Amino acid sequence: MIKQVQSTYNPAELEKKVQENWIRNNIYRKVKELRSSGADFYFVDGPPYTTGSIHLGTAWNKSLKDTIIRYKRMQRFNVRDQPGYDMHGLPIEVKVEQSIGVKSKKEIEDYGIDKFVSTCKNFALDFQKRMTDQFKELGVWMDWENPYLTISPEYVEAAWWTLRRAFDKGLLISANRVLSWCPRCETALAEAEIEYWDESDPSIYVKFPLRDEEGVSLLIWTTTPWTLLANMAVAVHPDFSYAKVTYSRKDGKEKETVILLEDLAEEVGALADWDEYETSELIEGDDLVGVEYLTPFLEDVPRQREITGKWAHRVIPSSTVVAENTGLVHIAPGHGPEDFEIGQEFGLEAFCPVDENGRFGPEVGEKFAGMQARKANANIVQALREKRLIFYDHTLEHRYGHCWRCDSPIIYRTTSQWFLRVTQIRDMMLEEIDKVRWTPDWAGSSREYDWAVNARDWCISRQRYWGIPLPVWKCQCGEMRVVGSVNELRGAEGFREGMELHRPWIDAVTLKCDKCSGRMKRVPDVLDVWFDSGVSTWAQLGFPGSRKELDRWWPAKWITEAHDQTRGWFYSQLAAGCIGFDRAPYESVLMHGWILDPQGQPMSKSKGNVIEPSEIIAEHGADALRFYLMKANAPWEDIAFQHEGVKNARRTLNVLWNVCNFATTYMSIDHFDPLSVDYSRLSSVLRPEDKWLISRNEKLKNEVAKHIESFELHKACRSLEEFILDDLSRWYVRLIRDRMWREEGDLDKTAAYKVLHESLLSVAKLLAPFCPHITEEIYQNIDGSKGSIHLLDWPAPDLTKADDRLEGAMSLVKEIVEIVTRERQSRGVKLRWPLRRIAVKTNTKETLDSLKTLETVLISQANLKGVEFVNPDEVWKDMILSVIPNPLAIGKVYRQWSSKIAILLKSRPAAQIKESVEKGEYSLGVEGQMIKIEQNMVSFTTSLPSDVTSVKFSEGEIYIDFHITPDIEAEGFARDLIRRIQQMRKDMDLDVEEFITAKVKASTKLIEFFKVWKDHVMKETRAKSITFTEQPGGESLVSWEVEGESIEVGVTSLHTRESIGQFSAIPGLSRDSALGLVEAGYKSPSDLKSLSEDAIVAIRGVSKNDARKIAHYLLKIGIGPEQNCPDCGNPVKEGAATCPSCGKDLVVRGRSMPKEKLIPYLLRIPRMNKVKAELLYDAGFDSIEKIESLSKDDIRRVKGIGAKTAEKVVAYALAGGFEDQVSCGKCGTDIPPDALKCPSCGADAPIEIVGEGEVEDETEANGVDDYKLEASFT
RNA sequence: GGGCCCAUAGCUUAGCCUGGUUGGAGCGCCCGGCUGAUAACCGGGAGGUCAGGAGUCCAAAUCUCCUUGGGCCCA
Repeated sequence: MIKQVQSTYNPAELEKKVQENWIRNNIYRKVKELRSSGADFYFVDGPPYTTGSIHLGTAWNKSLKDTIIRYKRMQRFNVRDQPGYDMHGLPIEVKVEQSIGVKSKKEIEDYGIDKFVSTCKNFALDFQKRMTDQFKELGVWMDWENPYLTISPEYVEAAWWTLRRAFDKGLLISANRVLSWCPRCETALAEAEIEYWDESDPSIYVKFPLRDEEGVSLLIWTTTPWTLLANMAVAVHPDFSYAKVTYSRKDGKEKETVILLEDLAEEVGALADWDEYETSELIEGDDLVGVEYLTPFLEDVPRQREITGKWAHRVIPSSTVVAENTGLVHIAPGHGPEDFEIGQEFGLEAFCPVDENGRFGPEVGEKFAGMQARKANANIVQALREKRLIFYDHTLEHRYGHCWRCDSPIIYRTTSQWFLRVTQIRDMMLEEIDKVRWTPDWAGSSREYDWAVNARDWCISRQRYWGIPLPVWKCQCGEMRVVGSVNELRGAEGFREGMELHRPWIDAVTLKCDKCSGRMKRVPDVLDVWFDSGVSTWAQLGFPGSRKELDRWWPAKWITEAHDQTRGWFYSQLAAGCIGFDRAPYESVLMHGWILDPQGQPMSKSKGNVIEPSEIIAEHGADALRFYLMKANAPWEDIAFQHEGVKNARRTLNVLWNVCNFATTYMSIDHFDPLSVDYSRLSSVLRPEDKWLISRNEKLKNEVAKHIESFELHKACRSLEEFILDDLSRWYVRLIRDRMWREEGDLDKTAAYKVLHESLLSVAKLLAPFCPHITEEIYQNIDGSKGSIHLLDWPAPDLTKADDRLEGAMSLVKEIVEIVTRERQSRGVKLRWPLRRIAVKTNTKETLDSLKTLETVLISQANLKGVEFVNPDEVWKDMILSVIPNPLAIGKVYRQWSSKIAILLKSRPAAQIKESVEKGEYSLGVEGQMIKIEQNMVSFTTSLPSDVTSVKFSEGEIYIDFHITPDIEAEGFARDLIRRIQQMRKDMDLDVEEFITAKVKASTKLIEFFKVWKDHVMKETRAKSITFTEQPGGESLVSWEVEGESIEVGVTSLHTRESIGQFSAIPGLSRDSALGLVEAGYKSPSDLKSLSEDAIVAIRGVSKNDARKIAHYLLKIGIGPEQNCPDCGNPVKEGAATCPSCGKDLVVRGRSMPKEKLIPYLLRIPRMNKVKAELLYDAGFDSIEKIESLSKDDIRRVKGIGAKTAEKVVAYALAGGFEDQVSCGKCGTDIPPDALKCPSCGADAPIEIVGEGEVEDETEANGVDDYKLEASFT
């Protein structure tokens, strides 16, 4: 059954209601149940990090996922939708540190690792709950009751299993490497954990004196002076050209000789402000290799003196050297990853004198020991200056890495860490990237590929607490075991079933060494948190605990995350998948963008430009937010978030809602049942516009599915939006309004209902994955049979119903309507005023024919009286053809007559001349002579008739006739009157079905117009009567200005609805009878007191049966014969003509009156006599109201009444004759308009009837005044 | 410094792959209309050196190169 929707779209209220209904009716579970037999679709949720609140990016991410999941479910897939949360790691540790007020690892250990880790867990669980609530608010449907958590024992076990696989394959190793290190967090950092921003550092050019050539130095450049303490070599590019350059001052006091890249000599000299330089020798890079130099801190750092090796403190070749700064690079293998690699190659020691806190150890000597490495820069530069080794120094702003959690600048240190040797499986990863379907494809082929190509071995160990413990147990004897499952720990010392697998509890578990029987202890490290999420595809399936689910679902069919996950989850899964299962764990990846602030900058708390999703949702609703995010851009592009965009999306949804409101209003009034009608029954009555909407709708189904399949969700949304706004709301609803308003039901109206209903239903379905709330509410109102829209199947398009020709024709109609509208506007002719006609001429016959099928649409939408179609090869018949005489040619033949001929020619019909001339010649008589006009003597032009404009359109030309005829003017004004009355109805807050009476005052011209259109006006405005009078009155009275004319309108509600309600008190009374009573002017049962049963039966619409019921009711409730005077309220006797108390005449205007009562009123009209009055009465004009509303023509139609009398009646009514007071001819007292006797002296109202009546001859044009009727009113 | 993506009206964007009438929309602005969907809706107008430069071509928003600016990822 169709239910009328709420009249306004209130997203907050609607979404709350819908979500509550989902819960109450268990809809989510029902959907899963319904689809459980469908094909499996393994979706994997990239677990968001539990920070506590979601940001817009997360909202977008989850909305995308939800949309695809819902779509897949409508496609009958059985979608696995377990949400995940990433809960370990430094961010939470840092938060907990802040909350308990500790700053270092030592303080954490003093506080107690158990307490610390427990707090971390509580934080994470709390955040998880909060985020879940926010996701639910967005309308995201995932299995919130059963999320996968990276901190659960099963999850930890899955990570262990994977590491065990790596170990078995030789991919898990422990090694000394140079790594980024956070001196505050005292842990190694992965590349993914470093954030770069500008930092100010010393930039120094340092001289490394050659051992064997006095006065000559290698010139190196560095921004990390502190690493010079660990300098081991200097690298040059073997293919570059270097030079020995001597810089000098003009005064000759100073000079320096250094070796640097030849091309940079000038630049470097200018930098250090030397006056002159001279190149004394060119040296190829190759030739510098092996040259020995004195490392700057040889004296200060004891270890430097102990360094040995073939390449120690010598120049070495490296192709990584670039031609910048000096072209020579200082190498400290202990403090730089590339340096380390070069060091490995040349057997250089990775000397790393910096401890985990970033401080120099004793090995650097007294001078620097204990200093923070980066803070020692100034001291080191000073020391170099003292050694006179500084060539030039300044300060430089450059990008520098920082810890992602505490923002400390990182340093590079050499430590022993655990690595996944992903470099060993790089080829496999690259192949797998190629096999995956990436959207857009460059996300894989370029970005992920690029990252994997450059990937280094992955350091997965962290020297922290809150993480998956590294499952490595080591014995003092050197034996090592990697545990791949909890099962392997059973029976171990310290193990308890169901124990916490986190630190510190797991640390208490020791294993027995197989080799030496000693105790194996766990390596204290935890895993890099980025590794956690890498195993999610099998961890959430309970693998390795059980294999069943893995076999059923794995690998993931589809995942989606933002582009930063190239190095994150896309990669961690790829690596983990290749380790665990020798393949990528996903088949299709959609890489989406970021939400930036309105200026295009990333949102961040520090910038203070964060926009909260909850605020947007509170204002515009989750549906609007989702719709905006989906349609704003292609998913893979960033969105600069715009509030206006959300507002706009909401507006679109609002329009959809309004269409639905419109549809359900009428459908529910008419009890339209969509199920009882099907298209096969309607096919013969469908109008072209119906078929057009069906065509558009079927195409839409096709398009939306196509776009979703290719993840072009923006296109899907834009297609939907266009359909809703342009096709449905702005066009189809406009076209069918007239049909909807029709009171009687017929197939034509039913067809419109059916088509509108069908397309609303299918739009709701297509939009359901994007906007799950509003579509649900719409569905509940227009159908609801299946319990929820989300239980429905995706609508399959039926393209046999698509009709391109019809669509093309319709868009031409739209174009023409727009042109006409535009032309109206420029001429100030409003749409309410019909145009006489337009003529349409097209370029092809086909176009013309297809336009003809839409003629009625064109006429109604452009508001025309008619359309003329002109064939492509024809000239519009009303074009004015004129002849242009050619005086030269005429003059040659008929010299003296030529000017006369010209004048004569112009006076003849041009078409005739043309026709004749084309056949041969045209004959013309001039002064008795026959003149022959030949073709060369005339030419022709066509021009537009006056008031006609021609405009070109894409398929031809149209002629618009703006000529206003009186008929058009009348219709225009009538429409204006309708519109004013409708406005007043609205202002009076009247029900759509309510009846009214209207009184109108306007100029005589307008009144004549209105009378022509009276029936139409009454019908349109549900007026029971319209009276034209000088003194309009009513419940509402408004003066309008229309086209310079003033119109005064009084509207009175008949309170039908209310009154019908009143009559429902009468037992068994039918609605029709009640309506009859109301329409006769009775408002409540007490109004009926004065009526006899016969009188009641006489009322139109009241059945005999009902009249008896009414009479019975009146008797029963004891309403006596008495009634109350409507004027003074005092009781009066039934049937009394006047009130005994106030003298008021009790005749109610508008109610039919007995003949003998009405006639005296009519006799007050000039030219009226008794006979004519009776004729009028007998013709059915039996009340004052009816008489007042008559037009001249109405009256003349009454046999026996002539034009003059008719005129007088109208004039009398118009002048307010029935309204105006008259003064008593005897005593001068005012007599009320509807009284017949003077209330003061009782004299008859001043009307003198001079003679008996005679019937006028109806053909009599100028009837003689047979009677003198005098009334003393003015 | 490298890889990828992006740049079209005040704002958000379509068109670019596959070069070819006057570069389409929406929001905002100005003007008007409509009024039984109405705290809606519709129409019109103004507003564009298609980031800048060079090239290819009969023809470039579209293809190529360079520059500038923005985003992501890396160094």
